[in-house]
Amino acid sequence: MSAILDTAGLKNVKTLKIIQDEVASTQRIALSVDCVIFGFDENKLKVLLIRSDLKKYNGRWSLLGDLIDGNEDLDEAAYRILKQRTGLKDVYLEQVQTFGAVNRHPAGRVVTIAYCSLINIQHHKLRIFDNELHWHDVNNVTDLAFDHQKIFETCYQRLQKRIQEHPLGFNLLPKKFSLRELQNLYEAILGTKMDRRNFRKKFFAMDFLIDLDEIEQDVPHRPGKLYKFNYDKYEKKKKKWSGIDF
Amino acid sequence: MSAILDTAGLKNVKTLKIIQDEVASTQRIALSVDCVIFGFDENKLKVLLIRSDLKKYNGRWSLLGDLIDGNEDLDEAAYRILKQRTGLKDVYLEQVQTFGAVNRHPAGRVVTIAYCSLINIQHHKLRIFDNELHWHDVNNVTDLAFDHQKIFETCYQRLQKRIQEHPLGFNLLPKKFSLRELQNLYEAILGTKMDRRNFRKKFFAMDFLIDLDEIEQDVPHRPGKLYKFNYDKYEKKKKKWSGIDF
DNA sequence: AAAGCAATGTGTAAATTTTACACAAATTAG
DNA sequence: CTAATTTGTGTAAAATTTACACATTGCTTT
Repeated sequence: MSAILDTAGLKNVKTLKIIQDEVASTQRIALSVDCVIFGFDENKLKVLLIRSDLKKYNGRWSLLGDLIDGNEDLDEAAYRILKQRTGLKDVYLEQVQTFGAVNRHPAGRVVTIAYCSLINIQHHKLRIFDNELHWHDVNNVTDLAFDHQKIFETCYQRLQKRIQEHPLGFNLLPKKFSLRELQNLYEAILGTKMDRRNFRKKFFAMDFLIDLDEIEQDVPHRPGKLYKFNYDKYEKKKKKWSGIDF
Repeated sequence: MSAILDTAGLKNVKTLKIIQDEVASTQRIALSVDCVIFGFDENKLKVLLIRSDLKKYNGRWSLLGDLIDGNEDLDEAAYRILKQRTGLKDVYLEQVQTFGAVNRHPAGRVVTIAYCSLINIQHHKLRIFDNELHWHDVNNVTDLAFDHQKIFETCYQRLQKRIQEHPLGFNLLPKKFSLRELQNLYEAILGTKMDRRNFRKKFFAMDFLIDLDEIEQDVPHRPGKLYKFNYDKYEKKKKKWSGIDF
C-alpha cells in the first residue's frame, strides 16, 4: 500500500451540483454516428453510400449517419440509424474511431463516432431506390462529403486488419459458402491474390469450418462444397497472442 | 457509372440552416476525454490515477479526464488534459475508444473518448503530490470510479495487442535502453515470461535497434549494451500484412 | 588480489509453419 | 461426346520458431 494512498487528504471534492454546472456550462457539442457499411457482391467489396442531404455538398456521396439522441447508448444509436435508413437489423456493427476536428461539419461543432458494419447483400434486400442509397466499389470511392473520405479509409483499413485476425468476414457471406467464395472475399478486401491450395489448407487447419455435406447449386462448372463457420468452437479456442512482429 | 448516379434526382435537400436547427434541437450531450496513462518503473507496468473529485466516489481512484472545450480538437483536448494535470507534454497519445452508456456519469449525459498515453517515468518527473496522483501497478487496479475500470481494461488490452505489432513500447523506456530492460517491459505488459535468447534474436533480426556502443552504468553486475530504436528505418520498412490467423 | 555472484552474450538442432507448385476429377455447355 | 471450367488434393523446400547451456564480464565481498 502506498504512502500516498494512506496519507493523502481529499482536496477539491466537488458536489454533484458543481459538476452538473460544469457540464452545463461547456460549449455545446453535437454527437453523431456515421456508419461505414460494407457488403460483398459479385466478388467485389462494396460500401453503402447515400447522397448528402446538405445543399453545400450537392450530389456528393456520404456515409449514413445521424445525430445521437440524448438518451440512447452509442451502439444503440448506430443500430437505429442502420435500421431507419436501410431497414437492416441484426447486423455486425463495431465502433471504430471518433472524429472531431473542429470544422469537420459546416453546421457547427459535431463530433462523430464512426462504426463499421458488415452485411450480407443477398440476405438483406434493402430499399435502395427509396433512399438514394448506392453500393459503391470500395476501389472507386473518392471525394465524399464532409470528412467522410477519411472516415471511410480509416474503417476500410481497420477492416483489412481485423479480417485477418478475427472471423468477421463471414458476416459478408451467405450462411453457407464455398471456399472459393471465402477466398474471393479475402482477396477483395485485402486487394491481393492468394494461392488456392494454401488458402484452403490454412482454413482447414484452423478447424473452424463445418462441412455441410452440400454443394453449390446453379454454377456452370463443378460445384464446390458448402461450409459454415463454427462460432462456438472459435469462441472456445481463439488465440490470445500473435507474437511480437513489426 | 451507376444508373442511380446518373438518373436519381435529389430528394430531401436541406439547407445549412435546417441542419443547424437539427443540431441545436438535440438533447445536450457533454463530451469528455479520459486518459489511461501508462508508465514503466521497477519492472512493473503502472497506470497513473487520480482521486475522484466527485463526492459520490469518495476516495476512489479514477482516470485523468476533463470536459472537452467547444473549439478544440479531440487530440488537442487530450494533450491539454495531460499537460494541465501532470505537466507532461510531448508524450505518446492514441485514441482508443469512446464510451457513452447513458448513465455512465452521475452528472448527466457525458460521453467520453478514451486515450491511451505512454510516458517514460524517469524522463518526466511529475508533480504527484500536488495533484493526488498515484502510479498504480496495473495488476492491482480495481474498483475505479465511474466506468473507468472498463475503460482502463479496454486500453490495457489494446496496449497488449498494439505493443506486439507496433514499436510503442519504446515510449515507456529511456531513450537508451538495454535489451534486458526491453524484455522486462514486454514481459510486464503481456504478463508472460519469454526466452531471453529468442527475444534478442527476434529484435536483432528486425534490425531496428541501433547499437550505441555504450553500456549500462551503476548496475551491480555485468552491464548490458545500450540501444535506441531506429524510427526512421522502421517507417520505411514496416510490414503491411500479418497473414490470416485467428 | 582472489573468489564468488549475477547478469550478459552467444549458436545450434529440432519442430513447426509457410511457400511454391501440377494434375486428376466433377460438372456444365455446346 | 468433347471442351471448358473449376474443384480438390500432396509434397518438397524454405523460412521461422522453439528449446536449450555455457563461457564471459564486471561488481562485490572477503
